[in-house]
Amino acid sequence: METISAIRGFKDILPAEAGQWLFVEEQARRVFHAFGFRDIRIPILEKTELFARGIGESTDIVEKEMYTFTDRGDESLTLRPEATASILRAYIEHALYATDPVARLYTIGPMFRRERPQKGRYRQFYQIDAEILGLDDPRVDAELILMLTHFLKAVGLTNPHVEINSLGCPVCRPGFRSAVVAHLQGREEELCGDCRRRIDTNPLRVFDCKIESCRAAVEHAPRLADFLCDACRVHFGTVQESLGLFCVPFSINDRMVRGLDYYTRTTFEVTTDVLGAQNAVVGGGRYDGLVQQLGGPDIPGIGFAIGFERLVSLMPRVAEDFRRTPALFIAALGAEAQKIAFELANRLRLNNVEVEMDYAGKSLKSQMKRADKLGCRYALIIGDREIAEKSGVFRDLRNSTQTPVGLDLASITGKMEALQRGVEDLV
RNA sequence: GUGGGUGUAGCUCAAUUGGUUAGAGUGCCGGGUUGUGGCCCCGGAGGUUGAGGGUUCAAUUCCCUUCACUCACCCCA
Repeated sequence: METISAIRGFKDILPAEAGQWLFVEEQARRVFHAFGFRDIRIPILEKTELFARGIGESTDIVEKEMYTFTDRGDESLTLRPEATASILRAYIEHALYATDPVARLYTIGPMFRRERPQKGRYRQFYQIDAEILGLDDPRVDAELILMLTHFLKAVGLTNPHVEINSLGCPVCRPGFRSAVVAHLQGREEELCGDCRRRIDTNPLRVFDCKIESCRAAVEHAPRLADFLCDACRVHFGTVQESLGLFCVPFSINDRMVRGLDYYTRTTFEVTTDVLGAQNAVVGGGRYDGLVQQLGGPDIPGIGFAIGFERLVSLMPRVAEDFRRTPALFIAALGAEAQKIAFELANRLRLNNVEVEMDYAGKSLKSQMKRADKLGCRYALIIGDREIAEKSGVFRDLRNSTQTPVGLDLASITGKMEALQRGVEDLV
């Protein structure tokens, strides 16, 4: 039979790696819960129109990177490229704003992009996503960033650095935008094809272009900071003050415009000293008009998305550090011992003790080998002698010492606990 | 979507100008110890050399096609 492999750009997270992933998720949930966030589970498939409207028609995501297909009902569906649009859809659809004016929501799960896979960039990738809806207070922006950096430190990132910017609001951004367009229109021949097109579609994106001539062309372009209206200026100031209160290290990057259309006011990215400044682990920002744009009431929002794989790759503790090892291996010799081992192993498991045993009737040597390979701290050896004496051999594989132990749950768990406390057993 | 690189054992890799039974390390299984792991020693299993076609007396090696993986570009939610 021909074997079947995973499809292009999709990848298995095997147990050897999954322990590290679990750790990251646990830390996220712990920290986020403390900050009042609640888990929300949203579908991974949505109507294409949701993303077209939510993310912006002229973004690269919507233009060419979405995992879109037509289902049998002739409806265009898309595997979600990000979580924000889906969360807002659910928020609006269930009128969560009617229950509580403030919603803090997070979700952890797979996102999809239809790109050619490369290093660390698969078609299915994972994000940790958090959104706050119903608050436009700038202190909330700072609070969200504080939570984010706190989480990043919890998983061991040494030097998370936050870059922030303000993109203005519908009052002041149009002025900036037209100033940028005016600036660019005089320099069209210096721009690459994409950027020339962007003048009409998404002029601010030109700031993100890596091509040298484009960078030069925007070198003396108008500065966003000079166009912010009073309200936005005050807002941005309070964000900075609030971050300072908790000594969150940040810098202002007024060229950071982010790839999505919906952002307003505060935007931010997190980089680390491991990757250099060009690769962000987290991107986020405020999107005060988005809920309304998706057909909901005029409710402000702010959120971020953490790239899971990238975060994992930046952690100082590697996958091996999160290996799960059974606490006890039960080695049995002979049919009678196997019976006892089987019952003991599963009764211990029912009591939440991680136990492994051999079912194949292998030699004691090979069972001990396996116990060692699995990283078991203790082994319980049961053979005819032990059955006759009603007392098993309890071996500490780390110290290579062994003592007798009763063949009952209480004796075994008591022995393990005593040894873990470092108490020498008296028997 | 564009360009480069690579496909040989579960994994990491060898194999002379094309040459006869395709090797090593590691992992796996077993033995060296009548019932004791790690270190060491010995043995064993495990391959359609990605697939298909071509050239040749002979192809892992050369050519073509295809698929996969991979790196980079583009872009990055």
